[in-house]
Amino acid sequence: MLKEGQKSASSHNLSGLLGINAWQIRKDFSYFGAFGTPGVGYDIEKLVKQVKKILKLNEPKKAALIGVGNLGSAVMSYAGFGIYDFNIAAAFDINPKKIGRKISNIRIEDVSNLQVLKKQKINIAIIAVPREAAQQTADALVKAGVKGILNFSPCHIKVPKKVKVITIDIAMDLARLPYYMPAG
Amino acid sequence: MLKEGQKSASSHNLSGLLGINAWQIRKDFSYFGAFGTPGVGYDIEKLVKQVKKILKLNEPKKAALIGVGNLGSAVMSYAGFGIYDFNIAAAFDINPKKIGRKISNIRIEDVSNLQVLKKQKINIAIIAVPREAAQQTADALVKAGVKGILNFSPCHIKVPKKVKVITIDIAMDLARLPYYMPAG
DNA sequence: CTATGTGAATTTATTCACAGCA
DNA sequence: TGCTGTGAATAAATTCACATAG
Repeated sequence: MLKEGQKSASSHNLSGLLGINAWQIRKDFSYFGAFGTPGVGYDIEKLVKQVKKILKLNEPKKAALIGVGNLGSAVMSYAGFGIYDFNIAAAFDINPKKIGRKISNIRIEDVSNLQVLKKQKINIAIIAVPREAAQQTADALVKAGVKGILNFSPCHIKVPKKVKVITIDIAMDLARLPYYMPAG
Repeated sequence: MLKEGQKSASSHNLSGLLGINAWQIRKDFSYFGAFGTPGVGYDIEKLVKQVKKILKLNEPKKAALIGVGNLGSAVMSYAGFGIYDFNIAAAFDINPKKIGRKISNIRIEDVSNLQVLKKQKINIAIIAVPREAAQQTADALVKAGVKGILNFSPCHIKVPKKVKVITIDIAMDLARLPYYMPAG
């Protein structure tokens, strides 16, 4: 809406766009203060700024990718991170044939060098390694000072409480569909 | 655990493995009946069978992929669907250069031919097209009789109530991390 | 003795309904 | 008149605690 030059949006506008009830949107916003103007709606520019601040997205962030296989490569060239000011600034793999190659202008490093993340002040990582290697990769990331992990491996990963993991299990999400579908 | 030849598991075993409280696991199972043996735990083979039945995963399923770009190609060659007896049996794209090519032994078809899904009795689809094309792709899928959609486009998709959509927004999931991370 | 299954208690989330502001 | 913000009401999910079965 910002890009389309729109100035304000009501909770009902947002509702239609997001598939969330209008009262839910208002209630959620209200927990963080009052951003809107009664009778008008929400000033879009202001709203974006507020929400980014709440979600701690108010400054550019760098992330590292571990595992440059099919999925990792796709993630690397995915264009959608920019909207949240994210940038994949480092890539790692265990395969000697891949190390040294470039992908999206980033040199693929040896996964045993994860410690460089500390120097580069990258504290967010994306795990796109096989399931068997996921836990040990996470352990190494934690050692390297990473505080947030997006995990594409189909398994639960154990980390210290200070570290946040969000797991995306593609196959499981696909497998959730039949439950909601009519028999046949 | 089944593959490792284990026979039974307690809710505490599962808890450690899944990162879910033991009582939550027991309560969740109990909503669908009693599968366990007090003093012993759950018979793994039986449990898997029961859960697959509940989730309607007790027979092999075919899915179609729409959009064979970076992400689509990665999804196509992703090995993880087999565990749920899923098989990607058709692929579509809008790019004439891609149509006719093969990927994972599947011929890429023209997206304007989505109607063939009806004949092939495929009622689950994966959307991996750019955001701008997502809604129209979903509309075409619904027309072709699809009842379940896994949507990788970063947008909410409107479909009739009878159709289930699960959206995976990779960038949004990455962007959720900073909120939970310590300041710095 | 161990581990399930489940009522009851507690906590959390959603929905309603409307006062009040532009 | 239109839309926000929010207390109150309702609904849902989680957690506890323990009777009960192997």
